[in-house]
Amino acid sequence: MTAPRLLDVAEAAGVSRATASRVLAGTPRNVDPELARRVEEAARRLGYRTNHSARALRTGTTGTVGVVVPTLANPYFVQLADAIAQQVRAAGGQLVVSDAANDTAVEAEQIETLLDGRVDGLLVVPVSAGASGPAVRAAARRAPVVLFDRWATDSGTVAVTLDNTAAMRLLLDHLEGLDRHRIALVAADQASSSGAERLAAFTEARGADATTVLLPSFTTDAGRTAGRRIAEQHTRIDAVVCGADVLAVGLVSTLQRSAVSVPGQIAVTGFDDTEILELLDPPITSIRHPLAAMAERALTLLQAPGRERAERVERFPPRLVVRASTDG
Amino acid sequence: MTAPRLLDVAEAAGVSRATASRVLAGTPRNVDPELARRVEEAARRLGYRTNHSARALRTGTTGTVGVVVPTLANPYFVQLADAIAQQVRAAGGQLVVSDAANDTAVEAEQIETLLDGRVDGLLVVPVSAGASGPAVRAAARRAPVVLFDRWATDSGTVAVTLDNTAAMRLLLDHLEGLDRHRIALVAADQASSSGAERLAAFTEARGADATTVLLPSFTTDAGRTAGRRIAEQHTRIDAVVCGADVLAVGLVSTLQRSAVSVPGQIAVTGFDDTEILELLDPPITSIRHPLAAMAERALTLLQAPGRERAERVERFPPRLVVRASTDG
DNA sequence: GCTCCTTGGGAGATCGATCTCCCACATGCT
DNA sequence: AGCATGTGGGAGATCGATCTCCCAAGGAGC
Repeated sequence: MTAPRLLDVAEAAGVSRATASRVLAGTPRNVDPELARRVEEAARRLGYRTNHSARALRTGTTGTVGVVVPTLANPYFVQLADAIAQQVRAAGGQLVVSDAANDTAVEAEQIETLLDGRVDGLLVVPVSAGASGPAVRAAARRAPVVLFDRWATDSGTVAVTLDNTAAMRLLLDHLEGLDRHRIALVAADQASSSGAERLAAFTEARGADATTVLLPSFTTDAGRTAGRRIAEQHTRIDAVVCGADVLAVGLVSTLQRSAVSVPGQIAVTGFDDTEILELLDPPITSIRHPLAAMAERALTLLQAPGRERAERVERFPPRLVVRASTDG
Repeated sequence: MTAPRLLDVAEAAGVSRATASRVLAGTPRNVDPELARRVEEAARRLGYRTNHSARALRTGTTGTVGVVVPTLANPYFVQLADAIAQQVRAAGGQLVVSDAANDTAVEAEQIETLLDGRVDGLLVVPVSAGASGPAVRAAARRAPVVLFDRWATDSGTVAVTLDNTAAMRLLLDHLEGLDRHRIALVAADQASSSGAERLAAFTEARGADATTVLLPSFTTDAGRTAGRRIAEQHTRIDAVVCGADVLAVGLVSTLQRSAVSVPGQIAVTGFDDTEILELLDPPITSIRHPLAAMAERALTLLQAPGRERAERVERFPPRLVVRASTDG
């Protein structure tokens, strides 16, 4: 009743363990087709499954990649993790996801746990641009690490991110093309590199005195707070760019309750193109990240020699997805 | 530069590998305190981390638990996975989450992958009560498996679930206490055991001719469709029980757009108490699952001897969380 | 003072797959 | 014919931690 081992397969097929391994692991395949057939047949018949612990011990690789995200409460990060999982699985690996609870201390702990555990490499979406660096730097001494979607200063590590500046430009150009010129920004979490970049790009384009509502966190509730503030001054504003979809959702629902029409009086855009945009009428214009391409690139870097992961930021082009919230 | 091994620690501490292992792994701890101190000191100084592949190979256990959920697009399952992760981590383990894309074929594949890979045990939230059984049964021959939140017929395996009948009773009693008697059900996914149980409990309590809107899937979009249908006949209805929060969210937003007031004209309840309930005004009354207790129980069963996992359903008590959508 | 236990600790075997030699045989060339 | 070259395949070492003996030293009991 005990699980069959490679040895059992080899004996059943009348070959040595080495040959059985060559066939089943697919290493330099110089094996007589007839023997290969016999090995495969025996493996199937016995229901053989390779013991990953043994393989990992011998080869020193586990086929597992870890990713630490700021929080799974934001559906964007669920989507992001899912995109990575697709790529990892396509390559025959497995993904382990950890939640940092938006806290750099928890983040550092999760990183350590994953490294202790059994990952070949680690992707990190750092909680904070300023404070996540050291933990990442320490991790990178133990295993390949690539930052994803956000960067962190002093991390010593490459980051694969969205070009947030270009994204902001896309949104502003789109709104201005619709003849909306009194544009406000609703943003949160300037601790993250993406939040900071989006804010900076907005200020750069619209001037420092443009209306800006900064919130403590990327949540729908924060979006609601912003909605109340915007509603108060809605006659001076005809468009709102939100730094995240979750903000836009709360904002739109509050505006509508305050009898401010979207997009009639105020056009609204989100950021990240998560599925929750479908929650409300009207659907919300947003920015889509090329997550599949970003994930592919990040995984490539993870397997590349260390010097290719030198600290820098690689930016991927955003795509504007126009919906009724700006187009009505 | 190569990572220190147990042997290195043992030599640095002047003891044998066996003793070092006894100290660091915490096995039958009959070790001289002085030696133990030296081992721990050496381990710290060298930055020793135990090689989990080697341990797994020797002991035959990985300390990893897997969970397969129907879809991560529904935030309820994200919360559920998170609750399990908490418990697993508290026990010093790691959780691997897989998404079955609401498809029993994908589900079967994910189960196999997880088992091949490196899990000691598996929790499954089966996609379908009728069709997920065989894959679960097959899995249970290879490793301990416990169903979670839903059951599946012919799975041969214990399920740790919510008492959906009691939950439905809580909701109906609550609504009737508020003098709402013309209650409709909006539900989806009768393929899942939870969906089927909720529908059955509703029909049992309200009679077969009560208004029931059945939808093809548990999504917000489906909720919107339901909203349109309910709005058409809103004079004959004064309350709607939704079989899932995501449905309630779509429903409420559509009712409001149709100028049907919630809860003024129609009270609405959700199911699962996910955080998206905060998305809309008013916040929505819902049913909270005791996820922590359920997760703890499921993990206990996973480690128990096989006979304790005989096919049956264990039901946990729901809690009614009253919010403004039924209380305005 | 002697035997019998108890208890701490070490030597070596072990988990299962892969990898490194190295051998045997066949093929091609002078 | 004799030698170099190439190719398939096996024996045994190896990855690192744990577990199973078994031995030695110290204490208890007579």
